Amino acid sequence: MSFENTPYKDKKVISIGIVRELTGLSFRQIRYYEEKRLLFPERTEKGTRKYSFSDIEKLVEIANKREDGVQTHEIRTEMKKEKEKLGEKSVLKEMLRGQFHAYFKNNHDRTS
Amino acid sequence: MSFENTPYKDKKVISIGIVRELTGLSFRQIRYYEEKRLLFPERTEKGTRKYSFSDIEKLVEIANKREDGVQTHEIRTEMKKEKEKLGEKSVLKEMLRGQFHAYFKNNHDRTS
DNA sequence: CGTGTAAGGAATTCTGACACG
DNA sequence: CGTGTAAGGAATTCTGACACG
Repeated sequence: MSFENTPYKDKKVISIGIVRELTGLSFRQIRYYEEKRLLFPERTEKGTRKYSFSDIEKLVEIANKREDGVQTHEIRTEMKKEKEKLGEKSVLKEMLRGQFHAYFKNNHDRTS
Repeated sequence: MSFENTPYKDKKVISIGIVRELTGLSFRQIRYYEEKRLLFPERTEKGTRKYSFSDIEKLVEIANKREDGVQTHEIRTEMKKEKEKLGEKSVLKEMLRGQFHAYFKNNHDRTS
């Protein structure tokens, strides 16, 4: 019945007021972290910000680090590294998938 | 790293403007279907409606049925039946789970 | 029955700036 | 650096009603 393969978690559909409620942060903080490029909400045609659930999770993480005294710039650097690691993981996954495919292909060829 | 077991699909966080964009329906239609109790958005303290991704999927289904000339009341009846079926399914699942538990419990008792 | 629309008001969001530290 | 706040304006949403059919 579903017709779209949408990862709801990443769809940018939440306005800043709801984000404020969900994260407990102030409008000022939420916008400031965007200014410092820690997250990238989208905009409607008229310019109001739209966030995803992922953005909300990220904001909570940011808030935690800020409580530990970590500066926004450091947080940004950390997050970049995280992304790289995720990239590596994807590569590994792809390689493993290739291995499996090869394995099953061979197995099939031999046994049938 | 995740700390909440939230089914994003059912979280009511989307304002009516975004719903309008995502479904292609008019504000009037979206509110009317609520009036006819086909869906149940939540409200912020100040009264603005909040929808979930599930609501959006439901609205698309409603739109399709309306195009086929189905009246809102019939749609409502159909949806109730759907819910009942889902309820039955859950019951069956629970029963099956019980069966498995019993099976493994017995198996364990005998073999250890 | 289902939907459009104009009406008036209330709530939301935006930006740029000043403040403090 | 990170955050609060007052300011003015623009965009959003709400409700109840009249209209058409």
